Amino acid sequence: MSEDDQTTTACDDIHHLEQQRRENREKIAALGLDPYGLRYDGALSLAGAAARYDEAADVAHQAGVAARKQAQKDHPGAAEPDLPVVTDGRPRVRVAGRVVLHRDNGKLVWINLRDETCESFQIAVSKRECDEAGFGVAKVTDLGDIIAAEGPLMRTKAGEITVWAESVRPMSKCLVPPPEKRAGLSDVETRYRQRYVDLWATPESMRVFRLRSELMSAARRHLEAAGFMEVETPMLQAQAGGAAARPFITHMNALDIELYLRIAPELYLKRLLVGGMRRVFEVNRNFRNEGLDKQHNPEFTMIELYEAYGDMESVMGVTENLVRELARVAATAQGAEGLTLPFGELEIDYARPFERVAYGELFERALGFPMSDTSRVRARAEELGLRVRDEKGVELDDVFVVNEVFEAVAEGSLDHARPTFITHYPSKLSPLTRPNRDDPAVADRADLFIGGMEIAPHYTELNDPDVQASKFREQLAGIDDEESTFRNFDEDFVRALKVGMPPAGGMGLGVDRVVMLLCNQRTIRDVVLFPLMRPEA
RNA sequence: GCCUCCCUAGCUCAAUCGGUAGAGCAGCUGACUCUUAAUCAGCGGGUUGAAGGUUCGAGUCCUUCGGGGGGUACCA
Repeated sequence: MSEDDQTTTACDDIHHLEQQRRENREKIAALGLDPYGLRYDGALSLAGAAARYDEAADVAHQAGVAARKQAQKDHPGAAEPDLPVVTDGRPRVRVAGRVVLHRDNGKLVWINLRDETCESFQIAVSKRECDEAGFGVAKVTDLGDIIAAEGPLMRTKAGEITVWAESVRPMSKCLVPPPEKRAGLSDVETRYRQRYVDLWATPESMRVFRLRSELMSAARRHLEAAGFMEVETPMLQAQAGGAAARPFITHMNALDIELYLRIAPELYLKRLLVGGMRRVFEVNRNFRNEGLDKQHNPEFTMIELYEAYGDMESVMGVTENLVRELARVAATAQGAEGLTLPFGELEIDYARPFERVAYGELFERALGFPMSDTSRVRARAEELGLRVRDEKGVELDDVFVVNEVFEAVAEGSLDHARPTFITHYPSKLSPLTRPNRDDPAVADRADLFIGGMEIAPHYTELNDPDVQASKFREQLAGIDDEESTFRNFDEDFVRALKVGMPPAGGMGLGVDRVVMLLCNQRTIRDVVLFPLMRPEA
């Protein structure tokens, strides 16, 4: 088969709408311009351009034009020097963006551009005032093309701030027909798979990701101001520790070893405390080989932090301040009054001090009997159809049954509009957590819940190497299911603790979920730019 | 993993009991120098996610497969 044949065959497969756009691309080239554009210096954001509009200059210019027209009418055939001079003090700007509307009136073409700052910004391209090539470009521009324009800022009769183009330049051709101009892109699969289309075609989507970016930089600023240092620790780990989750496995060729994508940065961050870093945080991507739903993406972002010489309580304060600061940033960005932000049906109040309630207290309040009343707990669990025995049919320990009931009933009974720390978890539920000094049955752990979602667990960290070693051992001994395959005894971590880790508080904030809350998005996929999807067939 | 719903033109959606697949937007041709989802006149556009099956006849009913949504499970 010759090359020509291949080209022909390929073209036959091209959809007629794409073919049409390819022809329009040729028409741009025929004007002597590169459809894929050149560097374009000095282009303002569309919002920035609109802000430059000068009412007085525009009015003065219009008056000048009117006076000149009047003079031409009054003195037909008057020589040029005798006519009033029109002074044009209107600011001239350069703009660029994606074409979202195109109205061709013959010798005057109206085009609306969009960029990340502005949904729609109008330019007018007139055959009389625009350069010839620019007018030609405007005539063959398709929806979705990226173009740039330069000209004075004026306001139309209908009152819309507009660039009256003196030149138009092609920046890039869009060969793919864009979504419907009004209804937009509603197919969620396409929105996630082709985020590049979603971002320009769905202003709400752009808004969310711009806000997410602002929140991340605000979080860094806030933590740095609070004396925390940002660090980066390994994502490829020989042992996946710091959480109980199934890891992703990969292989390193050079060393011929199995490596795991990290499930948590915890054990490395604690090593840094041993080394002498006092307050550290990592904005960390974690990978957990588990199911996906509205609150879980297999890779997700956490802000994990540790404070030497602190404890669970001190870190709860750090978290509360951080979350409140992020709420403030989100409120400002969204023009909200105060610190109450909507999340679905809820109005979540971030201003008031976060609620605190003990696990047992919440249990009793929600169920009407104490969790120590194990017969009633078991009865209720059976009633609710909850898991009371393991896969082999062996009855679960009381505390796990209590927790089943707790998660089914008590967590849901929280006031979701009020950020709440649940404290005093039973030790047995958090086997790796340090038991409370005054009451060893209680773990030094506090979980922040907002909007019905678990947002951030807090711990007073274990720093006794012998206790840590025995907890590793317990974890390995007790279980022989699939999960335990990935649990391991981290010898080096115990060695680090033997060197001596100061007492510390630690916390891991689920960033994606916080962004969901603050951007009022109900699914994690709407706050992750490229959520994991099954590969296209 | 299990349950359930969805997949129709480039996009957003219709199609009654199983009876000739339609509309708006976008596109094409023409008109138009202050439009606003511009307007006006005309035109084209489909392997109904895929493959089987039932039927005289399938977008519609059945089976399998693919992709997606929701729920559920796993998830310190």
